Amino acid sequence: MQGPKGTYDVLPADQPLRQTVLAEARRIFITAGYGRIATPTFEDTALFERGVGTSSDIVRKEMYTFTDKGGRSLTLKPEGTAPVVRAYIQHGMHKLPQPVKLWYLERMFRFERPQAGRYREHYQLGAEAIGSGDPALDAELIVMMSDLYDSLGVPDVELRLSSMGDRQCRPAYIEKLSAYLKHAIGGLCPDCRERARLNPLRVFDCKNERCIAILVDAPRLVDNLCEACQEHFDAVRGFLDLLGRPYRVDGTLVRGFDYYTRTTFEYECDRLGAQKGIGGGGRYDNLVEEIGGQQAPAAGFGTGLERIVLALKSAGIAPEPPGEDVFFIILNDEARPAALTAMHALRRAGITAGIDYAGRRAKGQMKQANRVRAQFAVIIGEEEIAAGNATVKDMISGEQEKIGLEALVEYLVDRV
RNA sequence: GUGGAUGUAGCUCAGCUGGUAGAGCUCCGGACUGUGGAUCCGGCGGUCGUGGGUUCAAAUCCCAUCAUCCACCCCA
Repeated sequence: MQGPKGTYDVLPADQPLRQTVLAEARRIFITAGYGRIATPTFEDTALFERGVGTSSDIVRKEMYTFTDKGGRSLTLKPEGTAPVVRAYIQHGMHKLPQPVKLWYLERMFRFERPQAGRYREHYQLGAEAIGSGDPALDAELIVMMSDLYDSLGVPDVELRLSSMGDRQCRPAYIEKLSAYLKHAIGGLCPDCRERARLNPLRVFDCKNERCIAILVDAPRLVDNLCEACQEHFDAVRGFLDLLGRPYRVDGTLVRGFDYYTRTTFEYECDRLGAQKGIGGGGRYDNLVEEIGGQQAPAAGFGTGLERIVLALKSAGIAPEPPGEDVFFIILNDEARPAALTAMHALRRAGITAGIDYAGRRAKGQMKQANRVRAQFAVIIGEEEIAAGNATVKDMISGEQEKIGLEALVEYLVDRV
């Protein structure tokens, strides 16, 4: 037996790195005033069809959709934003002081072929700020991400920034791009011809050199923004400059969801194999309305836990797992009651303590104490029982001294 | 969904042109009758992914299948 394709187990040895990432993320979300939200693992399929958009690949071919016994069509969530927006609407959060700032750590599900840094079930850390169109909010989200990567030491991270325009300027631009593509269609790869028809912006994702060459001269959305979008974009850039966060304006940046408007951004890291994206997001000023709420501008981001972990591993970052404070070594059966009593008393006092359950000899028990990286080994044998004490060995210096059994817990609590 | 690579002990892998399996690490033990991290020695541990086929004989050759990894589409 093995786990389903594209899933993985998080083993104890994997925890120190993961916990480091989660603790940093939590700290950054909290200091920025974001409150945690948890949404269901599955939602009505219609939520994603309306939110993410039926033209997106995620909705077209990557959703885990099933029918429950009540005949409802449900879907394991493939992304985090639509569920958060649904919760915002459902709980009347538009009546709270705006913007409402939320963060989450959730499992996401997408039916894709697994690959380096890509799973069918993965974890995303994300934040959404709903109810404000202020460009400084876009900058806040972008800065939170860079703070996270910086504080963790994620190597070689680069920020790409663009704007998707809005209902005002995007349609006109798409027409302009389509005209250009129609003109150049003969030189494009089959994939791009398909893209030109379905979702012209996607041609900028193509890795084919001939396509890239043709697209060098294609019109870019960032160069065709309406006045309001241009102003917003300039303001976001101004804030990033003010805060000293480097970025590269990249008119070829296209994100996978249909709901983005104005600002979009993506952090890339070279250490992840072919999947360079480590996190991304943007503004989605129409989504709340599209899902059925009152119009409310909003922005957010998501970042992949597995990809952060992969990048950190590539940089050799490996936090030490916590060791035990005390390990008991008993040399005969008579010593067990005293050792067990002391061990449980220590645990109640908050000290990490362990004992052998594998019937090892004295030497094996010492090895075990060493393996769990115990600070102290407490040895109890015939001599100690007779004298009513225990031998406490400092595992680093190797020094040992006898301590009366009744004073043992206090002695260790003081020293650990 | 498409393409490529790989599947031998818990882990990392060796096993040439077919003769029914080996190393290192880990684990347990011994050298050191009650004391760890070094060294040496020993032991535990495998239906060689699975199912067929060829052959006197298959981990090795052939076919199928499953799984893993990498890449594409797309995405965190």
